[in-house]
Amino acid sequence: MKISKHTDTTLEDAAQAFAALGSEQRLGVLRVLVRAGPVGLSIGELGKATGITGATLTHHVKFLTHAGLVDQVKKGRSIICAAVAYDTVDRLSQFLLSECCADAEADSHGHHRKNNV
Amino acid sequence: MKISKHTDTTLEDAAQAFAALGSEQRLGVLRVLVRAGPVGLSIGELGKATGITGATLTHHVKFLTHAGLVDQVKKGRSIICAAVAYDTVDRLSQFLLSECCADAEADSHGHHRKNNV
DNA sequence: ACATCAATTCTATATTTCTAGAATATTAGT
DNA sequence: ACTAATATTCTAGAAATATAGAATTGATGT
Repeated sequence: MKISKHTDTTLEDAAQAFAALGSEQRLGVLRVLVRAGPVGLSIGELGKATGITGATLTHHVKFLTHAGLVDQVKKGRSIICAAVAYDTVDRLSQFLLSECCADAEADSHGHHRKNNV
Repeated sequence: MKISKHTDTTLEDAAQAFAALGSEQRLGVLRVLVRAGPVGLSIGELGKATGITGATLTHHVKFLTHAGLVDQVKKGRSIICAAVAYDTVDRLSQFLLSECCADAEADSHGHHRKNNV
């Protein structure tokens, strides 16, 4: 049963998302947000938790938001950020692993698991 | 059974691994290897499959190998590459998501799943 | 209206990564 | 030993990303 169709994650999108995770600073930011859960944190609180300053933090959060890993909602004069990484990471794993061994029909044993993350 | 010892994934390692995935070229390379399965492909075959040339391909494969996503074994005058991304990706998801909502004890409903990728 | 707070955009510099040509191993065949 | 095949290191210019100071926008309170 083939599931994914044209709504598929493109290589470009997936690479962009992985790249967003591929920085210690951003990964730290995202982990703080994951810990915070759906309630989220403002940019300011995020700054205190991570030690990253204004323009730099904006830059990194934008990167994460573009990659679909973080959601931002305006609330008063703050902006609340929340991780939406849960499903996205599943999707990315899927993108990378779902076609595991598709080209290796010949051998009879010793494969890795198929269509299973 | 291979179990990771005291070597818990560090932020640095995780970021490095995600960064390795965060390039269209490398993600393409890795996907070809994932499709090929445990049998693997030589650098040359990988080059034909991806259209990336000598020094550049070496560079990218090295990146992936360092990140623990690819294994290399010398065989004759070729080098056989195989994806070991399966467990690594699990480990990375875990690193990112396992502490989901740990800081959000206050609210009673509406969280995302916990300790589950 | 004014002052303040929160975050962004503008701008510029520093650093890292990408790409690829050329030279250098290393292995295999004759 | 010589040649071809496979892949790597060396090297360097191009491109992208990181960092941060200063000016700017937008919202809130007095």
